Amino acid sequence: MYEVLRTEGRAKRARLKTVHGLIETPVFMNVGTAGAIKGGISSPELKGLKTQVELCNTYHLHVRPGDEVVKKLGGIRKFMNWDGPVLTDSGGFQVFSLAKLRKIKEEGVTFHSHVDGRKIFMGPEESMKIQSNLGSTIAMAFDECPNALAERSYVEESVDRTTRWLSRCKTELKRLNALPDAVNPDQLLFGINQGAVYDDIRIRHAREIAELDLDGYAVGGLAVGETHEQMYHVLDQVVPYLPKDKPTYLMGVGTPENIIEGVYRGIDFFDCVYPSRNGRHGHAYTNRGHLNLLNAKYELDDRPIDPECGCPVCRSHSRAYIRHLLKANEILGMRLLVMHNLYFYNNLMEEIREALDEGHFESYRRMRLGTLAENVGKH
RNA sequence: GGAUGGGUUCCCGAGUGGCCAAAGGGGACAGACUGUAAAUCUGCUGGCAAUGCCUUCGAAGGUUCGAAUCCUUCCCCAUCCA
Repeated sequence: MYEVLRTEGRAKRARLKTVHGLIETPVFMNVGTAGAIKGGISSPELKGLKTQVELCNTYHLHVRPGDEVVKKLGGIRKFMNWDGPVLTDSGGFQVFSLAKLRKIKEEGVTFHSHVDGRKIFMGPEESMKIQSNLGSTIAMAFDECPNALAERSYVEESVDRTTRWLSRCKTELKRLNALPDAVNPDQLLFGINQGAVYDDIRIRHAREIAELDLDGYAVGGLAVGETHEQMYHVLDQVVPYLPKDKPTYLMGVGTPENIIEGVYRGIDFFDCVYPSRNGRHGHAYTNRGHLNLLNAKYELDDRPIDPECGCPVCRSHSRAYIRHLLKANEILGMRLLVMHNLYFYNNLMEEIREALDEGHFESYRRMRLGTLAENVGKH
């Protein structure tokens, strides 16, 4: 299933064999929350952008169109026409981001749907049921993601509950996978480590969940208000306590720098809304930092977004043209920029894998952090 | 030629004696965004040596302690009548 091919320090070059295909890691999963990459990129188009895994969301697909609907249409992969692996997030993050619309209890969480306001109850069993109906390759445990700055006593309480929820997730998914009509009877389950920025809580939690022998382990609750230094510190502390023979996943992270630093600290899987959301908002990522194409200085700039980039967008269109499209509110502007950004992220991961394959990740890391710091957009 | 309604800061548009450098949109400019309630949100948009001063509400005069607001003349625009 999971095979580590090579290591350099804590950094790992590995692969995860799934029923939906091989995942070469380190990998960046492309976020398509509601079954689509925002910005208007279709599944077939992702093939040309070096995408390996798509990420979808349990809560959002449950609210609309409904996981039963997706199941009737053959599962999320068939629905989206994506034949590669899909990871579904559990809805746990929505417990955090929809804070004003929910109530947390031992059994689970009551949300008010952001779409129509109706009450939705979601606990570990409900989340597993939905993810089972979606038939993703990897299901995420239903957790609570406390604010990074939450008080210690609250974090302890929350983490303990997340552990109990995790056991329930494991039991329930095992049961669902065994049902004759399971969309994906081989659905994997990743657990999620929490503990905010409290090292001892993080480590204790990591040890507890490691005993459950899950298919993979995520570090959650980071990049939610703490500093980069705090985030890296947590990874330094907690990753050694996660099982070495299982993939690790740093949820929701992050910037290209964050990802390089994450790989350096032993992370295999990443995901982040940055390439798509920031792309929609005019930000283009390049090897020499990011630039805001909405800025007036690009009005007459006929260079590609990144002269060093080999993506379909950089081979065909100028900064000035894409800036114009964005200004004119043409969908194509967002589309092109999101495509470029996804390619950039996916390509960055490919470079990282190659560096690990060749045993020079450390020099690659230093070189790339250096070029990213050039910050072209500021000049 | 006559009647009526208008001309407001980049644009649209509110304001009919002091609380007006002038509401509200739009645009422009800039910033934010990390398991996506996000094609969203925030700031800013006359000048300056700036707890104040100067310039600005079609133009020029005038009334008033004080005018985008009142009066006179002129210029333009729209609609209608000849």
